[in-house]
Formats: sequence, structure tokens, C-alpha cells
Amino acid sequence: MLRVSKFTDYAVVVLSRLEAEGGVQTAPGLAAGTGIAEPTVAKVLKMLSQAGLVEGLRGARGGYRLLRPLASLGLSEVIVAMDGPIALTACVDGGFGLCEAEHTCPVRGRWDPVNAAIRGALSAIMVSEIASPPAPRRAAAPAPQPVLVAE
Amino acid sequence: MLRVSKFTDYAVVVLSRLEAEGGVQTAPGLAAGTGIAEPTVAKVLKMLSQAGLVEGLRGARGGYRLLRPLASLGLSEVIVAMDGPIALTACVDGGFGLCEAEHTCPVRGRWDPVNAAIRGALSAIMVSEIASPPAPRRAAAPAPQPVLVAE
DNA sequence: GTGAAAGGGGACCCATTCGGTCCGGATTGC
DNA sequence: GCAATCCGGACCGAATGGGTCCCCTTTCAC
Repeated sequence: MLRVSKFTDYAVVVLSRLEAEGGVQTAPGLAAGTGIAEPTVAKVLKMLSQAGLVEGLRGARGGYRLLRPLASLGLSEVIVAMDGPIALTACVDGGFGLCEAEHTCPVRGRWDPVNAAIRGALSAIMVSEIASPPAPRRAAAPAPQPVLVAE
Repeated sequence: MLRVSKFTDYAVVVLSRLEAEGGVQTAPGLAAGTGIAEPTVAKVLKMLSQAGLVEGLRGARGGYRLLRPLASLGLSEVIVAMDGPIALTACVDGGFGLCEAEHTCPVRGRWDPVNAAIRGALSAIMVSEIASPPAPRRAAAPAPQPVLVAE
């Protein structure tokens, strides 16, 4: 169905909460604030930390801290951090003779432009455009700018 | 991993073969030509037929026939035919209070611009750009035109 | 008119992956 | 030294996707 994993969704929520509160937040605190199960939040934060999107502070009084404002954080970075590289098919860019029916397959790595197009579209969207501002009540926020195309 | 189903890949291959050969092709014939298992090809063709991308001719001497040239067939149509509507998350456009943590979820249907962007990027790519022309040997075909962005 | 060839529409099963949980270890502040 | 917190992995159940098979209907050839 061409969907991203649920973790990407969670990541956006957690990042949004992280920016809304500001400062250092603990995993249990973020779990309580977002309504997501605590172990899941911890897992999401771990992944985001490995990707360098947040910083994990160990020890007592530790927690997680945003490293970059969400307005400068491309959605594609979050997706890559959670779901791995964006490649629509098994025939990835640098893929070699992995396809079993290589000689008969007429496609043969032609998915690259598609992957590039998706990446571009996703890179143009910032996380801050998805995560609604601190406002808990959705106050008919006008779209900050028409994103790309409107189909 | 943000990938489309394997069926979409198969569909592009089958459609490409269908246009390369021209005329009416049987499912077993297409299976032999593409190297894909026959039941799978039949399933793909059935779905494409339901979506109105190909026409199924019943009876002896039957087969499948392309209804539109691949140059005018958007990739998004194939994806929709095989994988269903393009919606990256469960919070689809018209989704109502399906989210369990609706009051705490700060995202709340904000994925719409993302979906629109993906749809737009996919609609701009024609199937003929992915399916290499009749050439069975890949002769370093230069990209017909830079598709969208290059990341 | 009869039989064979082909599509149409299901049901069905297996493998893979995803979503989620848990545990022990390492690190830091009080 | 103790407690709080992150870090890294292993682990398991469930859902989904990928693939096969069956029987029915339709149409052409003989």
C-alpha cells in the first residue's frame, strides 16, 4: 500500500512533542505526553539517536534533546532513520545481478528515477509542516505553504 | 522501507512486454516472455484488467491487450491498481476519529501534504520511462528526460 | 454441437516482516 | 554507593504479503 512504517509516524509525534516542550525530556515523560507505549517510545528515541536527529544524555537526570529544529529537518531524514534507505523495489540503485531473471527482466534498475522523485518530494517537506505547533487544539491552521503538487 | 509491493514491479514488467510485443498476448505467453511464474502473471493481469489498464479477451484465442500506450500511463495508476490507494499512514485523508490517541496525537491527519506530494511525484512518471523500450539488450539508453529532482 | 483454450474469481497456505515487549549492562548525578 | 536513565541486544506474537491452486464461464475451432 506504499506506506511507511508506524515507527515513522511515532517518530514525528515524538519529535513534535520534543520541540514543543523544549529542553531535555525523558523517555517515560515523552511516552506519557504522546500516549505511546513507553518501550516503543524508547525504541523510537534510540533509533533517532543513532541517526543523529536527537541526542541521548545518559545517567540520572538524563533524557533526549533535539539537535536540530524541526523546521530544518526533512521528512526523508526521519523516514531513512526509521525505515532505512528509501528504495521502492528490491532492484536498488547500486544493485548488481541480484535479480534472478536478469536477462529477461526489461526493467532492470530503471526504478532509479522513481526513487529519486520520491526522495525529492520527501526532502522538500519539513517535519515542522506535519507536526502541528504547540497548539493542542487544532485551530484551523492554514497550510504554511502549498507543499508541492495538489494532484 | 517505503516500498511498493512486488506486484507493482511485476505489473510494469508485464505491461512493458505487452507493449513491446503488441496485439493480444496470453497469460502463459507473457509468463514465458517475462520469466515470472504463470499464476502470478495471471493474477497481475487480472488486477490490471479490473483497474482498466488492460483488456481481457475471453474464450479460445483470448488474451490481454493494452488499452493505453505506456507513455500516457502514469506510474501512480499502476501502483493504485496493484497496491490500492496511496496513503503513507493509517491516518488517511478522510479518516475520522480512528486514531486511538486522538486527543494527544499532535499529527492528526497532517500527513495529507505528504501523500499529495508522493502522488504528484508518482503521477509525473510514465510507465514508459521505467520500462525500457523493445531493446532486449540494454544499449546505454540515455534517460529521455530528467524526471524530477536528483536529490 | 462439442470440446479445447483461455480469462474470471475466488479460497487457501506459507514465509517474511513488522510491531511490540523485555532484560541485563553501562553511565552519570545525588 | 545508590538510584535513575540511556544503550544494546534478544525475543515473540500477529499481520501482511507473496504465491499457488481450484472450479466456473466464455468463446473459438472443428
